[in-house]
Amino acid sequence: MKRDSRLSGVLHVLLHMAERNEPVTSDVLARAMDTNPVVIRRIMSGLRDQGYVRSEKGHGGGWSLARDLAAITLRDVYQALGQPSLFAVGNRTEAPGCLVEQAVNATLDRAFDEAEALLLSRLEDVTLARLSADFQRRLGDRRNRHRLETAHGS
Amino acid sequence: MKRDSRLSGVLHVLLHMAERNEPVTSDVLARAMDTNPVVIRRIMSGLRDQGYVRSEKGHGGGWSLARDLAAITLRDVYQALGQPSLFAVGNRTEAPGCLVEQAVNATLDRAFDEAEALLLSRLEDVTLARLSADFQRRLGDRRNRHRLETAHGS
DNA sequence: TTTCATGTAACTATCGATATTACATGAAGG
DNA sequence: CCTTCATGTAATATCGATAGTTACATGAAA
Repeated sequence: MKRDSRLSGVLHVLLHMAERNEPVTSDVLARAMDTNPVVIRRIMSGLRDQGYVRSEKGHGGGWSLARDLAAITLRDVYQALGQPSLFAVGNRTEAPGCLVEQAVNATLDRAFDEAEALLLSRLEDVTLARLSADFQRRLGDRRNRHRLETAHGS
Repeated sequence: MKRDSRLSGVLHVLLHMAERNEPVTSDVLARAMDTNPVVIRRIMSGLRDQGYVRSEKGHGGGWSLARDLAAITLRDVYQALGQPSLFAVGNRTEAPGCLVEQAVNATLDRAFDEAEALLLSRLEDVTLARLSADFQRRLGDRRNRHRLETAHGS
């Protein structure tokens, strides 16, 4: 089953937006996410409605962050996307008449509910600021590796 | 995103098979799961290969359980289905060159891995025997409710 | 040797999600 | 103003994954 990559993609573009100080157009973001500008607008509209980003029309327009990175958790972003269903596996029918199926559903539902609660709490623990810091650390690591390799090479 | 209901469906038919003492044909199972006999055979083939069920050809043939209900966990069934991916949400790309995306993926992967581990351990805790007992309890409940209602009505 | 059932390959249909097109709205530049 | 650039959004097209179907082979029982 194909996975919904909007969460991953949106986090990606949000962090890229944070690196810039000016609005970024849907066109630029679309290229970064390898998709269509209209798709970007559709996805970002939820974030705008929740007040996480701003959009401006006309010259110099585009998307920009409306809040501090530390004030946005991954769970916020997930919710702003409309809380797409997290699981690729589910019950055949809701509210079946068959008692066998009711028993099956009850057990599966409990297991999935627990997993969902854990997942959401993990997403809540992480802010965009932390993701950004993680990115900066990786950037430093790469630079160090590069310096060492260059020193070896010379 | 549409959910894969094979796990739910297979558990359903396995419990129905347990209620009978004779082989059940793919045709009958297909009607119970509201699908096609060929689909049943496809799905059950994994369970057969793992030794959980048997299939016989010819007159009086069909599917029957090869093990005790207490010896089959929901995780066993999940694995026999080929461990379909549990989550409907995932990373846009694996092994991206972009460091921003690497940071995003690393964080999401950790959260999803934890949730998956929890979910699998819950599935491992439940045997088909326990599901069957749950079903029997529901059957008793329904009978009791029905008796009470009948008494009220007369 | 006929009937019934599974095994499996190949093909088709369906359906949801993404991509695209088209046009409206509105802001900034000249 | 009016042209350009950008978003907003509805309508439509395209694509891919999965279930469903058809067809035929295998093999067991009557």
